[in-house]
Amino acid sequence: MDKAEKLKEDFIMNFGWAYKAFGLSKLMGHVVALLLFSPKPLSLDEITESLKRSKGPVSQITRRLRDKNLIRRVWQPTSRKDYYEIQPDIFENAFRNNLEMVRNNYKLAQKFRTQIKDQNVQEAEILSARLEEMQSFYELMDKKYREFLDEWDDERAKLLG
Amino acid sequence: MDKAEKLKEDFIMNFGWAYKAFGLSKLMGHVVALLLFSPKPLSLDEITESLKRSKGPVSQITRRLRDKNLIRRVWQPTSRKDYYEIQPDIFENAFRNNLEMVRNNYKLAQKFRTQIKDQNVQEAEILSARLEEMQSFYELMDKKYREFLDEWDDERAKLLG
DNA sequence: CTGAACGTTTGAAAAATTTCAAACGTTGCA
DNA sequence: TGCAACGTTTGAAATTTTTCAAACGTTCAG
Repeated sequence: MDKAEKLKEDFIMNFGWAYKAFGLSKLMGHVVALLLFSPKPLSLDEITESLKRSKGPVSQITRRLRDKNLIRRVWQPTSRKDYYEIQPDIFENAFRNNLEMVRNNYKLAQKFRTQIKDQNVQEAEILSARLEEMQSFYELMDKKYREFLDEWDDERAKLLG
Repeated sequence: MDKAEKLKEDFIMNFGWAYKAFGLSKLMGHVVALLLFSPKPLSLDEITESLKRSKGPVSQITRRLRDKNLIRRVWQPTSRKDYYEIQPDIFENAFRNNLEMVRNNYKLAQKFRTQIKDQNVQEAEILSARLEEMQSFYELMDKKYREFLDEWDDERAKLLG
């Protein structure tokens, strides 16, 4: 294996690890990294071969990744096989998936806040303050996130010419 | 159990689940949620009791959470026990931990890019383009992140009066 | 010094997740 | 039709992660 190959493999491994922080499993991370650095779409078989896994898990993983809008299926005219490539807006989507969970949490917190206001007067003040902080945090995050997406659209348009 | 209690428990469970997306284990998520909604610092024993876990895992979890700067230890003058509370800047820190991994990945990608430029001419162009996109993405993200932290500082100051 | 109250470490058990090989269903080609 | 090339499902095996109880070391009060 030459040096570039080695580095690529390193990258794929590292990516798999890092993307656990985005709610992906290691194998999901590997598939994403592999596709990210493939100049062309890869078939299921090519993926299983590269990653040295059997078809079962890879099939499931590709489906989950599609559900999350991180990769997509494309058809090649010559072949009956499914081919996969990175979703063009993968980065945004990874971000978006996270944000959804954060929002969920936020809603739950809000619900809790109104509940506790009526009942447990003693603890309510401190809790309420903390929930308010949480709420502000998520709102700001949301705002910044939207700004980010807008700017990223521009940036991307520039890159693609 | 009254309604507010029930809701709180829901919240703690949900939080534990959601925070897997931030690289935390379920129990870590629970501890964070518990402390987030406790009006006062909790001792290890109180945490183990609330979460119905034994001391071993909770002890390890609190240490890992401290390493990530999500909770901190405080001492109560009356007791020899360790007490834990949420780190005041927990939200920022959770974010920061993620970003570090992203940056790591980015560095690796960059390294790969320079390597491949010299060697494998055929694939180099497409890969290089993709890495450039990745680079731009992370740079913008980094910028937005810093803006966010600045604004959040202001916001927080306002909230605390 | 001694004992009790702690948090931490540890090795094994339990639980959850990942993985595989094989069976299966579908599709299109001969 | 029948067969071959696929992707998917499935139940069991392997691996990893989580958990516990017990042993341990430290600290402090008496």
